[in-house]
Amino acid sequence: MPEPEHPAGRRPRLTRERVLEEAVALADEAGFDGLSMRTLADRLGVVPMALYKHVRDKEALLDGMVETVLAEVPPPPDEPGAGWKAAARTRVLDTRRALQRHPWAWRALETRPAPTPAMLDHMEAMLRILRGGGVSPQLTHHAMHALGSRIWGFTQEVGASGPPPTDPDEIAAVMAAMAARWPAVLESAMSAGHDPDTTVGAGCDDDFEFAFALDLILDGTEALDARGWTPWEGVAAGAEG
Amino acid sequence: MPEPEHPAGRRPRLTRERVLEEAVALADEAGFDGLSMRTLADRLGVVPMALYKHVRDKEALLDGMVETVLAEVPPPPDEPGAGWKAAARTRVLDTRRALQRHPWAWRALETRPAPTPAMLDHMEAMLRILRGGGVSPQLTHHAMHALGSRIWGFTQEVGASGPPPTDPDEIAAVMAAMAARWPAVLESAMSAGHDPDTTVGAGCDDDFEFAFALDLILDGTEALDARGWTPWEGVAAGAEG
DNA sequence: ACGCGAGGTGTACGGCGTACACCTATAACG
DNA sequence: CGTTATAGGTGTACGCCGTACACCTCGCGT
Repeated sequence: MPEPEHPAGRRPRLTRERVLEEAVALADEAGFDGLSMRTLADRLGVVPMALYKHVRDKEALLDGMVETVLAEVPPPPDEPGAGWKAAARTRVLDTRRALQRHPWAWRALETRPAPTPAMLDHMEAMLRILRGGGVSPQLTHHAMHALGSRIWGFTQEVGASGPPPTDPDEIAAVMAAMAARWPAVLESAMSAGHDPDTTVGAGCDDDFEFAFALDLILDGTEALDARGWTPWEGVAAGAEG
Repeated sequence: MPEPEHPAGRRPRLTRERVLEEAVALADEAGFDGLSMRTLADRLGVVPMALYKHVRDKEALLDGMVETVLAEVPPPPDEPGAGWKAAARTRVLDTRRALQRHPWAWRALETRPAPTPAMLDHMEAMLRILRGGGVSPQLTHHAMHALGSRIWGFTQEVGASGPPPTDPDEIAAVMAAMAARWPAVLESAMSAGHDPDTTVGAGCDDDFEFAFALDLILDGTEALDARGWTPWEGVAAGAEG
């Protein structure tokens, strides 16, 4: 029965778009490590090797997935409104929001051995914000490096665990161990500072920390720009003069 | 031939220390992906399963390797010399030097799901530098976040490729493509700025960029500290006032 | 002298990415 | 309308990976 538009629909032909779409969905649900050529093929009702007709290999699949996610970032407005700093800030936070919808994305991004076209587009847009705002090429270059992974909207906290222990006894034990050997770590964990009535320890607001660091860099860059900083002043010229 | 004390010496008994030592050496030579339980066992002249008598699993092996590398970082002096900023700077750069000797280490660090004791020790030392210098608990907390992976001595450049193409034709082709679609990226690549007579494009000094970003954060934190900043001022209070 | 336990071995399983040969349904064309 | 080329899906297989589990074999304390 050659019924191409069967009610349930003859399984639609695979396309690169469908593959990427389902790969993103699968990674969203199963995490970065839950995504394999085999699980993806299963999800598409197809044999693993079928995927290779649409992506060269898994690396290319990841490239495409990054492309897909980056396409979700709203483009910067043509008209820079309130200066480059605000525009850059908005763009970074926009990117962060897109990446936060796909928690696996930073691992994909970090393992790209070379910038993909979508990544270059993304960088290009950010560079134009700075250069268009009159920041010198040199300072722009260094600022991009300083922003580093923040440009991409993520900061992987080294050693950030999953959910903290919920068992009160266990919490107490951990706290005791900390107090003995790592008192400063313990104090710092209790010193989120924003939102005073937050639950102790767990109350660290990632968005605040991200914005704080971002503003430190943007404000610092702005200050250097305002003073006409040049690299020849030496490395630590930031706030010394 | 049961020659127990063969001239070359009976293969010494495996110890956790020997396992970790050789694991580090292997990763140094073969890279992070070249390290597997099997290749490591080969190197030790032993069957893969023998390793499991000394490390619980591969995750624990990586924990131990991180421990080993972090032990190479010189401890901070008890006497803070020239203020917390200089001390923090020195410690970060010391850490960076240790990590640079083991290029695989950032991947191991980044994939630790929870901080290991050695990592907590490391953080503790840095926190004490700030707190000992009189920085408030809140600002210390945020500064630690802002320093982020820089505390650990690395900043993985997203999309940083290996060696750039050496074939002149290929270079020309890449440059042409960039000029057409990513002119700002191209300009930025040519604008390293430090060391004017560097080869175009390839002359970006990672150490300079690292130090630049580090100083941006440390100087910014210092300025906030000097003015008695508190989180209630709001996120972007950095340089607005 | 003996036995016991720490430490090294062998085999095996299930997962991964993917090379390669094969089949099949479609669409272009004489 | 029949033929045929081909894009796209299939099946099998290989060589890696981490590691569970049963086993053996020393060397040491008794």
